[in-house]
Amino acid sequence: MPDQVLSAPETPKRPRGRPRKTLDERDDGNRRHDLLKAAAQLFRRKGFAATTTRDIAAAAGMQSGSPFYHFKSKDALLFAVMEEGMQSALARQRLVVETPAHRAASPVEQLRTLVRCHFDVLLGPGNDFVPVMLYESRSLNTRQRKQVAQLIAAYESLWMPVLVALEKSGQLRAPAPLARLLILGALNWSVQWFDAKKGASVATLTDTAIALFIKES
Amino acid sequence: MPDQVLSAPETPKRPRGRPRKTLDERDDGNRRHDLLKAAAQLFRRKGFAATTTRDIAAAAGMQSGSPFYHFKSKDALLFAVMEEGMQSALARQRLVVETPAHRAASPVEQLRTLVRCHFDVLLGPGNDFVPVMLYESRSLNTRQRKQVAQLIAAYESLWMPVLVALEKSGQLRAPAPLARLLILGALNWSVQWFDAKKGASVATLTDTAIALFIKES
DNA sequence: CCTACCGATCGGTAGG
DNA sequence: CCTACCGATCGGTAGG
Repeated sequence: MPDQVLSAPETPKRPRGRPRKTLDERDDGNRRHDLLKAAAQLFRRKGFAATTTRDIAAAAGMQSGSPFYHFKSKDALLFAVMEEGMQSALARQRLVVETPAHRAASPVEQLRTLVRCHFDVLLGPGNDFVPVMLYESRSLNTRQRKQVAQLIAAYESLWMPVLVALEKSGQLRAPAPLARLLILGALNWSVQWFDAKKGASVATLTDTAIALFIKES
Repeated sequence: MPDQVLSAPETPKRPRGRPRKTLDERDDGNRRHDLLKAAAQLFRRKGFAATTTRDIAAAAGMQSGSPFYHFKSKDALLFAVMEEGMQSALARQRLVVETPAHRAASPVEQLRTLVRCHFDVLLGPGNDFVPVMLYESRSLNTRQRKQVAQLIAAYESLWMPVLVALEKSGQLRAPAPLARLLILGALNWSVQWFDAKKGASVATLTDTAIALFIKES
């Protein structure tokens, strides 16, 4: 679950039973994160413009004005969702790429790992953050869009060396830059149709995608 | 331009110069279609929920209440945009598929034709209708969604025989149903990044996609 | 974080 | 198709 890689640390052990809110336990960070999670879920299901800040407040168990104690504006909430989504996706990707086994693997297996990681980021349980980024970016202002674009560039940059290697070996029959757009498009679209409860698993989805895109050497 | 295949017929010849609105010339169909075009463009750029009926009215040169003379509600306008988009896409697809040359072609060439046709529908100048359908369906109610789903099913049904043939011949290395989802996803995503003014043309885009997905026999 | 509230905007309508 | 308008909702804020 990539959105836990960087999520706020669990509050430390405390006595069992109903948690009582003492002053030193209040932990605003958790309430803020509750808002983020509620916002991500609603933005994904209904879209940014169709979601009201009242919806989000209610989903987080707050009153209508309270989200603005944590976020300056509805826009800022959207941006925070996307930033958290991309930061955790990046962290997950780095975790997987920096392993010795991955560095030693063939380009095909490296691509398989990237594809699998991407599917996990998109389709894992509770992973609404990145889908929101994929489908609601037009609601950002110019400055926010630029920042998100940087995170996306960092995320996608790890794909290019692998694709270039595959193009050179003849296993990828398309120019790497265009191949990247087409392949990531095929994966990103899975958000629209994937159903965890039926059909293929993420594992077979990954293998199918590799079989479709890659020629044996 | 697929959205002209089924568009309202041009008004017949009339005297040169500034068209005067006489009674028998009023042609409500054209005003209605102006609204549809304006709505499609705005829904695509800003999304359905972020577009106001006043925006649409202004873009069509009307007053704020006038769209409701042509459409019962904002929802009905969205649905009409999607329906027109899919009807014209279907018409274009049929036109291309029913040609004798296409029937005689190899499965690879048949797929190339379908891909090319799909790119044209998505990326052709002024073709905002189908992108709106792809990215705004969640704003439809259940009944509308079902109707749109039927049009999509009709559109996609022409792909399956071709993909099945390619799978059997070993040129497609993935089960046809999953391959269809991945391939159409790759194409549909092009709406997000394609820029007619720079980069690849639709023709090279088509050839690249085929090279990526299909193994030589 | 809640209460109470404001100004602006929005979808939609009556009547012509 | 325009004019004039209404009721509801929404993002956001002051003050505690």
